[in-house]
Amino acid sequence: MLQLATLRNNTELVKERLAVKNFKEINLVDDIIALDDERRKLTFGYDETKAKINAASKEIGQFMSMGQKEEAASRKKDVESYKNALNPIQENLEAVEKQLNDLLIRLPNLPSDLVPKGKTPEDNEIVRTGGTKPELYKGAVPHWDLAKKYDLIDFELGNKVTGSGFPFYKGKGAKLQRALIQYFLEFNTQAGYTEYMPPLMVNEASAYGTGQLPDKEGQMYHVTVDNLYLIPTAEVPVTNIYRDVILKEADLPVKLTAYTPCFRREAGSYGKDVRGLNRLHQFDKVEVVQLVHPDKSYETLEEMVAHVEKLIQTLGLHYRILRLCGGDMSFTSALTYDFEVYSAAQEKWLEVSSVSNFEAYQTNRMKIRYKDANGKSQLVHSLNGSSLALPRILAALLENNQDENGIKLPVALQGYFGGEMI
RNA sequence: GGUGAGGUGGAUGAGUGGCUGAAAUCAACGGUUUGCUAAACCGUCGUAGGGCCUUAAAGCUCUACCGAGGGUUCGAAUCCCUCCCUCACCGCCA
Repeated sequence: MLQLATLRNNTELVKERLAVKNFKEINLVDDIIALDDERRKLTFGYDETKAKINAASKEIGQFMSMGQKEEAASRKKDVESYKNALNPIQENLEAVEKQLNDLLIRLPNLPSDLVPKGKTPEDNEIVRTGGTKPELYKGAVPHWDLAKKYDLIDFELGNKVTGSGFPFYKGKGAKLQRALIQYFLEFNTQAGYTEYMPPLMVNEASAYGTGQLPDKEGQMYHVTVDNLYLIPTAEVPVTNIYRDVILKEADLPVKLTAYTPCFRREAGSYGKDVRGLNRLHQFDKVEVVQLVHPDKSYETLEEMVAHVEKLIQTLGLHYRILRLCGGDMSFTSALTYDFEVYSAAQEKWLEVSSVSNFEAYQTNRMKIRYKDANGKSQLVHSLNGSSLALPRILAALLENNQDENGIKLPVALQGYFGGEMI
């Protein structure tokens, strides 16, 4: 969530930035500041009254030990009247604090200056395009046909055993998944990321920390008997490792990577967009997360974009990088770059990575801080990105590299896969 | 899942109703000493939210926090209740 100090000190700027994100309830900003004024007033009253009670209690103890019962009894009466005054203040204060928090979490992160204005995906800015557009041979088919032809993925079997959106990978298909995961993790750890293998379910506090709750509750699978959520991305458990932690400045940057399956309910999706591997309820992804000094986060964002770009290049895919416009970026992000690869047989761009700087929006919720040179605690900035999401990469690899002899794998993968061709 | 013992600051650990926001030790940080390192010595050393003061920083002061939430009491780390977690043993088990 945004910091109160930001709202108070830069009120007009905050409103302008929120408008870029097409946020409708700009008046919330003023409401929040008014509530905070109220909170301060009540806090002042509460603290003063409580101080009187504490002082009187101390005196009572002294009177008692000296055997001055009457004085003690008289001070007890005072305490009683202080308490009568305190109760309504306390109730008000609790109500105001709750309300303040409820409003505060409804404000999205502020988009950075670099975010293009706009409302829909058409308004996203294409930063650059790379790789070469593949030329397909005449008999080229989409990946779902290739999956069947080479017996790589069984969608129907997934329907039978679980439901749609939960495919079985099989034979060389399964092996290729394993090779991709292994390759991506190697690529990340060699760039200095520490590998984790996190739990696949998280508690409420963690889901709240990264912003999945309370807004996107419907997007996660909820195990109600134990009140746990299946993770929609490794970002959730991995970023929460540092929840409520105060780091040393020398510990920064913290660089983390993890492979996990990801679970998404994606209610409301339909049609050709969900065909084959394009959109699944369970898919595999390797994620990278960084916690960095606030002065460095945009530099780090560029570094992460370059990292993901290099990885995609080694796979020989035709790709483009988009800078998301205000209307298309996520609630919690300040600046997001999406990576799309070209899926030649579908003739479609598929999103395979999303790299974002959240600045202090997530870390304010999670209280991830560092101690600066003056010994003061400051929020770190958090960033994350996919490096990479597997299904759509797989789709593009299969489609773009097919010919009459089979599917030729990029050199970078051959060692991990143990062969050149499918 | 059952029984028992516990959860105190970065770590160990003292603290069973007021003098405890918390001893002591270790770690960490700053300094003195010193060819270097080590040792010794001195000092600092939780977080958050208010108020005063200040251009600001600093400083002063108040409030809250000893797993979480409630309760008893003039007063709770300390007593009571609920929940969570850890450890030990038993049961079950990849």
